[in-house]
This record gives sequence, structure tokens and C-alpha cells, in this order.
Amino acid sequence: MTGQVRTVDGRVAGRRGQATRQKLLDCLSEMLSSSPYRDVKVIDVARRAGTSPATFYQYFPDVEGAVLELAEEMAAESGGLTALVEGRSWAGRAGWQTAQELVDGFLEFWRRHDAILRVVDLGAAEGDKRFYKIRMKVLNAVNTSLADSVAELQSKGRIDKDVNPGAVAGALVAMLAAVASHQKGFSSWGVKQAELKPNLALLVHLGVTGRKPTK
Amino acid sequence: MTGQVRTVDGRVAGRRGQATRQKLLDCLSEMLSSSPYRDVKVIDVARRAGTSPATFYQYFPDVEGAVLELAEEMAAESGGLTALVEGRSWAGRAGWQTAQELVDGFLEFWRRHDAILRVVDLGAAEGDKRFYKIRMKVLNAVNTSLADSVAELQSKGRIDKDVNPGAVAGALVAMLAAVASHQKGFSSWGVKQAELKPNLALLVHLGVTGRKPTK
DNA sequence: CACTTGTCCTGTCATGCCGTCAGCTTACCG
DNA sequence: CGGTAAGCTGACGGCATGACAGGACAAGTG
Repeated sequence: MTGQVRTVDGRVAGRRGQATRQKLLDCLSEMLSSSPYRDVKVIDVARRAGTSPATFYQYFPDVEGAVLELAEEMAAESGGLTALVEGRSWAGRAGWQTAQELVDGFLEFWRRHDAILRVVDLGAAEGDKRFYKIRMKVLNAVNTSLADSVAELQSKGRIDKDVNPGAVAGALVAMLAAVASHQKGFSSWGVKQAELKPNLALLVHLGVTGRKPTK
Repeated sequence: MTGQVRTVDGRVAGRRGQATRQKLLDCLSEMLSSSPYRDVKVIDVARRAGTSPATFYQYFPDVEGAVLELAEEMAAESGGLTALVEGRSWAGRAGWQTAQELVDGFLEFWRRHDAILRVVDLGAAEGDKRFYKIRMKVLNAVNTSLADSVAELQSKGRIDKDVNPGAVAGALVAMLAAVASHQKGFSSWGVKQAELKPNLALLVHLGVTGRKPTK
């Protein structure tokens, strides 16, 4: 129901047009990976795509508009993250495995989309509702399932009543996102990639179940 | 040892010069709070400070240079965060209080400097070593103390040997930073500010000590 | 094959910000 | 009061932005 892809001036884009549009998006994506967001200019993206700035403005209102498009593509993919939590057991050894796979999958997703996620994070932190909504969509893919798991354990009396499942899940997800964004930062604390993951999994397990995992 | 404040062209700045410089920094700080980083222009900052763009370039190489200055001011204040962890007990009720005060103090600090911290975070995530170093300095104020606490408990055999204190502390600090940056995000998950803090404190306590707090 | 039609791209232009310099004003000091 | 250094700005070439009109191109039509 998204309707057809349209140019800024209202025409519907045909096959060739969509191709250029996509090429512009791809090049923008590359630029985001290789240079600071603040320095990404329309003219550079256009040049890299072998076209002119005017063409860019035919498909996007500005750089931010195109970035939003990329972000939405990324958010559409984020649904797959749900599988990392939904229907998984948090009991015993299975619980430890769930935690490990969640951490692994999450970090991998973030690594794959780190450039665009940086920008989304910034936009959201700056209070831009559009970015904020996209960030929400990505995190929700994990968050609601995680909160449900906590709530379920809580209803069985295995977690204190005054724990707020949404808050705990949200904080854990935020932690994963933050660590993923700054993975390099840990190496200068003398923490290696490989060591990081099990420790994150430990924290996730502790947060969700309130207990240490049985390994 | 920092020597005197100098203009870009090498002159030493006198009283008046320093005042203008500071005014520019103040105005830049305001702009960062009120508009997206990408849209902060030299000319706007200069106008707001009642001076000309040329004057701005006398004191800073570019917007980023001035932002770094602001970030360093902020980092200098971050030493106070250490007091939130250093020499605190993690045992029994005192431990619960330590966790709560850490969360409280950390969120407060982040709230007070949110605009500049957003930019520092972005710069660090983009791999800029200067921003990265500043972020490190701020987080280190809490991180090393926290890691020490974990290591100490570990040496007493109260925490598994395969836990990496640096990784756990880093992850917890990253969590606090991320949650602080996106506090508003939680409200749309139906989590209120007041509920958030104790749940964060719980996670911190669990992470550091491996046990639920005694309240 | 010429012609038409609608899509697609770009040359060009006015506007505005960037970053620099020469030169003017202001403050300080002997 | 004159000299010197600090402080500020007008002005300029250069580049990005964003709008438009018109040219290029593919596909269908007689």
C-alpha cells in the first residue's frame, strides 16, 4: 500500500528512474560508511553515482530525506531480529543459549547496518520523530518479545513483582545497541571481541531471569 | 602546561579575545541543543554571538574544532562521576544504594550535557579518535572503578572466574549512557522516568555482584 | 521509418555558506 | 602621544544548494 515510487515533482518513476534512484541510495550508503555524516554532500553522492546533483533532487528532498529512505529499508529487515527471542526458552542451558544467540544476532545486525544506525541514533537523540520511530521499530523487534519473557517469568513468581519488564527489556536492548555501536571502544579497555560476547550474554541472562546461567 | 589560549594565526588571546571566544562557545552550545548537528552553521553561531564569521575562524579551525573544545570542557567535569563508584560498598543494602546513586548521578550528568554528548557519541562511532578519546575519558571515570569492584568481588570468589570485569563494567556503562541518551524513548514503551531508574539500578547491581539486591 | 509521448537527465542560474585575507579599529604600555 | 600587538570585519573566490526549462532517450503508433 506504499503506492508507487514518486519523484519530488509528482511523476511516477519508471524502471530506469527507479534504478537511478536505487543507485543514489547505494552510493549514499557507501558515503555514510566512509565519511562523517556532517560532511556527506549531495554533490558527492551524485558524482559517485555518475549523475548530477539535479537528478538527486528529483528523487529526494535533501540528504536527510534519502537517509530516511535507507533507514526504512533497514528497519524493514529488522523483523528478522524477532526470531532471536520469540518462542525461546530461558530455562537452564537453553536459556544460556538463547542469551548467546540473541547477543550474537544483535551484534551482527548492528555491524551490518552500523553506518545508517549511527545516523538514526543521532536523529532520534535529537528528537526527530521520524528517526525516532524507525529506531523504535528496530528495537521493538527484540524489545517486546524480551519484555514478554520477563513478564512471563514474573507471573510464575520467579522475578520480583516490582520489576518493570518494559524497563528491563528496554535497558538491555539499549545496552546491546550501544555496545554494538562502540565495539572498538572496548578493545582499548583491553577487552577483546570474543570476550565481550559471553559477558554481554551473561548480563542479558541475569537481566531477564534474575539468575546466573547454567552453562 | 596547556600554555596560553591562542588564535588560529598564532597570536595569544587577551582578556577581550577570550571573552569573545567563550561567547562563541556558549552560543555554539545553545545551537547544538536547539538544532540538528548537521545544520549548525558557522554563520549562525557568529550571528547569535553578535559577531562575524571571520571572527569565529580566528579562534577555531571549523565547527568541529569548536565542538571538540566544548567536549573537552565537559570531559573535564566528568571526573566528578568517579565519586559515584569509588570506595563504595556493594554489599547488602549499601550495595543497593550504591547502584541507585550511580544510576541517578550518571543520568543527571548525561541530561545536563546531552547535546554535546550526542555529538561526541556520533564522532566516536564514526571512528574519529579525538571524540573517541573524550568519550573514553568520560566513561572511564565510572568504568575503571566499576571494573575494580567486579574484580575485587571476583577475587573473593563471589563471581565466576570467567567473567571479564572490564567487559561487564563497560557494557553496564554503555547501557547507562544509551538509556540516558534516549530517555524519551522509554515513555513510548509505557515506561515512566521514575520506574526506569530502579530497574536500571537493579541491572547494575546484578551485573556487578551477580545477585539481586537486598532492599 | 518518421512522429509522438511520456519518462528521465542535466546545464544553468540565483542564492547562500565557507574559509581567507588585508586592513581598519581598539587597547595597552612606555 | 606614538608604537605595537590584539581584535574585528568587509569583501571575495569557491563551492553546495535547490529550482527550472529544455534536451536526450525509450517505446509505442501509423
